[in-house]
Amino acid sequence: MAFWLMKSEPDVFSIDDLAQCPNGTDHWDGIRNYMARNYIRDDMRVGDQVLFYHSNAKPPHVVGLAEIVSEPYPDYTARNPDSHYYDPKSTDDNPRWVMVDVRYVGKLKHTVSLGAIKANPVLSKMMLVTHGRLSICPVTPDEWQEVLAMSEQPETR
DNA sequence: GCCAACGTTGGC
DNA sequence: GCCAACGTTGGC
Repeated sequence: MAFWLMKSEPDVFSIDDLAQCPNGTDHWDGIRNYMARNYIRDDMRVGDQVLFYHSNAKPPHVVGLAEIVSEPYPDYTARNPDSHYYDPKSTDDNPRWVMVDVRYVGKLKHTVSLGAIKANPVLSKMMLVTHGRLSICPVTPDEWQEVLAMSEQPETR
């Protein structure tokens, strides 16, 4: 079982949007970055735990928890010419992009901002920090524990 | 709204 | 295979 951080812009798809889906579950489509794709395709499995992150928020922050509830499967939006995520180079025989289904688990007691994560020496090697534009980041068990511990207390300044 | 970082594309 | 041009992400 692995840990992940998955980014979504709350104006586009927030954790509340996920919670309101049937069974709190939706497919995570639109990943069009090879590093992120490889993480999903090669390493994501049912039961993996997810930090749900709101990017492009003020401030950006970890807001809640989710879990992976499907194996990776082809991202069909790549085959839809009307989709924003259409990719003519992806075919039915050789799908280029994959996605998983994600289920809402719950919200953190307190959100954990990117600034607080960057200020925590324990988290200095988080891929969220070292690879700022990657939308699917692996999280180590230690990092997972630390973020959850931080969420127990409101941030001080 | 700006722009730094960085991934992708395509000419050569 | 290099690299310049370009597009996108996402923090600020």
